[in-house]
Amino acid sequence: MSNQLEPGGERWCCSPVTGEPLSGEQAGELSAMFKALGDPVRLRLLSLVAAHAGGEACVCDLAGAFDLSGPTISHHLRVLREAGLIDSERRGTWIFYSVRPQVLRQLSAVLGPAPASPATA
Amino acid sequence: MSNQLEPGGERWCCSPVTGEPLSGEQAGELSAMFKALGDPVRLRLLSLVAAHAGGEACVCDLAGAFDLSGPTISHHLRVLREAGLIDSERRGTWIFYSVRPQVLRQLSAVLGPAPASPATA
DNA sequence: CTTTTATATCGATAGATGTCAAATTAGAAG
DNA sequence: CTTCTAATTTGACATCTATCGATATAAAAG
Repeated sequence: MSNQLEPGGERWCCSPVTGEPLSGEQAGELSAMFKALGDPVRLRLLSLVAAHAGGEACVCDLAGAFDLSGPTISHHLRVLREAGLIDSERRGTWIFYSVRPQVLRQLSAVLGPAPASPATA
Repeated sequence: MSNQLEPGGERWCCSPVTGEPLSGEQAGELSAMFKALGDPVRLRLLSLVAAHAGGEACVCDLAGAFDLSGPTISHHLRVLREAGLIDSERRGTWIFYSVRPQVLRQLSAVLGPAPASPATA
């Protein structure tokens, strides 16, 4: 997998989209993550997980917020996980999901203004 | 249109996705914008426009970066515009596109860490 | 008006996506 | 082993989307 994002390895930390043009490869990886956020159910799921006590939640904590079948919730969680936005961990009968804050910060930085606007002004 | 975002009207300025859960309405509006970013061609287009001299670019400045037909570029620019991420303005024969920095900052803030982390720590 | 250039719209099509019901896996408990 | 609960996987289907070629619109130029 090329979507590795090791601690501290902020690959686009200083080149927001407003700075210099994204390469095709960067655009491909980043757009895959934005695509995962591009569904109201998934965005709410991510938000619910992030805001849940302890920073993690099982499907039983999430499904009640939607008028959707279990498999559909499961599908959306899988999409978020495969995009690298959330992690999952089985504990007993339950499976707990948690966000990956680094990845979210990275996406935020890509859209945000240049970190310090050094000499551009 | 309910996607209005008047200058200064930062509707989600202080509630990133990691704070409290998004409402269904918020998730709907925000996910529509992320969806527009969820395509590599569109993300690169946005980046090219943002990074272009003067903060604006005509289609002729953009099309050369892709191996795609004119209508396809036009389609992606329309999606970005209808999502509220870019503006367009005709000047003579050309049509110039420019980003809407407020909207980008808003999306960045939604994904970013809490602005000041007041008493949560 | 006709031609040329720049861009958008239309119509069609192959492939992706969201959703559900049915079947399956995984662990806990009897 | 059987049963129950939590969650996923599979398979099907309707809708959406990215792409193209053909056509249309808009402005400038002759």
